[in-house]
Amino acid sequence: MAARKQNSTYSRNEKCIIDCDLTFAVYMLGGRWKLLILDKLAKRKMRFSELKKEFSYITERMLTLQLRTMEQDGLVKRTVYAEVPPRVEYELTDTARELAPILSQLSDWGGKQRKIAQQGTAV
Amino acid sequence: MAARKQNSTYSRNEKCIIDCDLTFAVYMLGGRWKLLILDKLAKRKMRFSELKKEFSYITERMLTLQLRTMEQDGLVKRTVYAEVPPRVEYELTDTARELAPILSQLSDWGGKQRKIAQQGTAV
DNA sequence: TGTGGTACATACAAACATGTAAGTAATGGC
DNA sequence: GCCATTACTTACATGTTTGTATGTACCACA
Repeated sequence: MAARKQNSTYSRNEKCIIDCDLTFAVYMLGGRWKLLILDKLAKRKMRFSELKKEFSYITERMLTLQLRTMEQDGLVKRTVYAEVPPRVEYELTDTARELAPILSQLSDWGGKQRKIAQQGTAV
Repeated sequence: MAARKQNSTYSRNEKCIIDCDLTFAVYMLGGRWKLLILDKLAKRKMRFSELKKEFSYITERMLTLQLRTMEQDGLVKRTVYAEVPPRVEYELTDTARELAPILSQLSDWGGKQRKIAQQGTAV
């Protein structure tokens, strides 16, 4: 759900694909770090720097980008406190919290699949 | 879930991210056409050419690619009939069918979100 | 005056995903 | 022999996502 060029078939296809509610939903969750962020924020409100510490490999740029699109998509709420040094807190919206039970099922399914896939590779 | 170069941070991050069952699941569904294909095949077994007709904008290449990774991921089963011209049928695996109820919930959620997003844009 | 911390922003580069165009094998029907 | 059909494959081009490196504003504190 980032900005796209309005160009040729690539975007045209995207528009028609996004008409599918399911695809729309999965695209909203599809960023590399979004689900992990969702999971952390499900437990509690967190500051930018706290999130950064949680995912030792994420860069500040990526964290910013993912949080921004999640904010635009109505998944997280961003609160800026006018202090110095700055303090910014992120928390899930109600919308995102509605997802929790669904994602939990999907996670169970994913876990099962992953085990199967690993067995396959092991043999 | 395609082949990747084993390179630098990009892959390293992927490996640690994929450790999350939920991320694993969403990555499996993340291809542009996969959910639409899943939806069609949920109704009935279909031939390659039938699928192509269903999605007027998909190219043969993309359809092939998406079906291949779905097959590798255990979402679809591919049956080749040794005829000329060739006939190939695709159907969902049990694994994929287990997803149906979960995806249906996710689709409902997506529909709701999409309406909200559109209202936002309209104003 | 200089340093430190927070939460970013910007320019650039690499890797990946998707799309375009053209070609292939096999064989039945003309 | 030639063409049509089906389900692909290959080489190439375009677009998007992720990562690297560096810079910025703000002000308290030393």
